[in-house]
Amino acid sequence: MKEQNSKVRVRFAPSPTGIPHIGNTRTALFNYLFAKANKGEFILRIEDTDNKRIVKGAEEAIFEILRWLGIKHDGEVLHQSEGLDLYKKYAQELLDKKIAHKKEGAVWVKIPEDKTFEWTDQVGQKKISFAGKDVDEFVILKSDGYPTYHLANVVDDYLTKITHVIRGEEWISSTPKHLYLYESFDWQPPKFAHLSVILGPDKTKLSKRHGAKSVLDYRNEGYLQESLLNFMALLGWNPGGDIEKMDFKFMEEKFSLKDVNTANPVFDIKKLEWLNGAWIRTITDLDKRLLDFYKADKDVQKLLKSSKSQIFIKAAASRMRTLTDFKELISGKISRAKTKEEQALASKLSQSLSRELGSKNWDNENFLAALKKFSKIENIPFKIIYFLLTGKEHGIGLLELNDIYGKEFFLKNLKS
RNA sequence: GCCCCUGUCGUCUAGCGGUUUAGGACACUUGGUUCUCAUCCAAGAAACCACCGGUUCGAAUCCGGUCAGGGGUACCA
Repeated sequence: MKEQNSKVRVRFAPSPTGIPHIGNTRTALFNYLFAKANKGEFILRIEDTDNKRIVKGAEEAIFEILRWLGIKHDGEVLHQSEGLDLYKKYAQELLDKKIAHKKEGAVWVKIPEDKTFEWTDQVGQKKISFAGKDVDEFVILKSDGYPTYHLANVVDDYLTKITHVIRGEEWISSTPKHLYLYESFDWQPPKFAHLSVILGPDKTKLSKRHGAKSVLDYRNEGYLQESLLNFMALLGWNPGGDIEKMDFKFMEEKFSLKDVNTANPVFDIKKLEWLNGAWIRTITDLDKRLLDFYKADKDVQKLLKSSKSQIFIKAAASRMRTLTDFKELISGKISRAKTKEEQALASKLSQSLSRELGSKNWDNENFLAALKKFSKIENIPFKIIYFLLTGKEHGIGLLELNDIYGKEFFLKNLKS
């Protein structure tokens, strides 16, 4: 309600135990957007307190995802593994206060049974409360000297003056533990906002089973930053009204936790595909995106750098849902062989074209006129003519192909 | 089992006690534009607002219960 006096500071605190999937990345996005919308700061903290589960390369992947999406953090990246003494100090403080106790080499905390912890969650503006008796005894400092999430998180959030903790719903039941720690240290707790979890088509938590991919995977499949950002934002947030397609800037201005939904959304790849197609048709530097996307593909590179590239790109844009579609669209490869009947028709077309265009320029106007004439006289639908000329059932327009390849391309296809 | 959260078209959602015969988008169907396909445009189908009860002159909107789904229940985060 009244956090005007302190500058908003939020953090994204992933653990490097795997590559973040869409759900985790969306948590980063919401934190970032909240910071932007409130002119606050967004901190990145790596929670590497579980040695056994750290995955090599995960941290780099986290950086790469944020970098690629344009989610920039303020200040240095923090690593919890660098503050071990600090956590021990605070664990000792709790030990001294008789709030914590040692057991089997670890430091534990048990919330008094008669206590109740309540907070107003910023998502949904609802009160959530837990009775102390329902919260299990928990470890704050492991026997290997590393803190658990509960201790490290609370200490770091306090020390870095985090005002709002925006994290996944899976943390709701840990929140009373955190609240108890804040109380025991005599610290003012931040506000909490718990985001819904993203569900797979079978309505269970999005996971490896559904092929829960990371933003990096989608990038490799030809999705744009714009559409991924747009799509993730839409999964649980809506600025109100009928707006669907929105850019980063708009989100940064309009984001509010009040407009974040409480229910768990289902991930619908169809909508992402549509959004991606829409964004492909919107961006003005499609050529650069393609050049970057196909940087390892010699053939496509050559084509993109040719003088005809703009015609290609323009013709392909409305037919692409992902950047990967481009290669298929521009490929001169036929999709299937012609049948006997089709071969006969093709040679007929070939003769007709040479008769019609023999003395004329093979330009678009004459070419199209000749095709229309053939279609009318022979009563052949254009669908068939397209196939005869290109070897494909559908694709880039004949006139664009004529601009790019010229008549030899069609004559060759008619013969084969 | 226990604790917590959630429940509007297949999906994402608008809706915040009356202006709702519940709106938009994706997907789907049909028609138009068109050199195929796509784009674009138009139209259509699709939600007894999970269910039951209560409050109220009036409820998708407030309350209770039921059911269903999700999350948690580790010396993981």
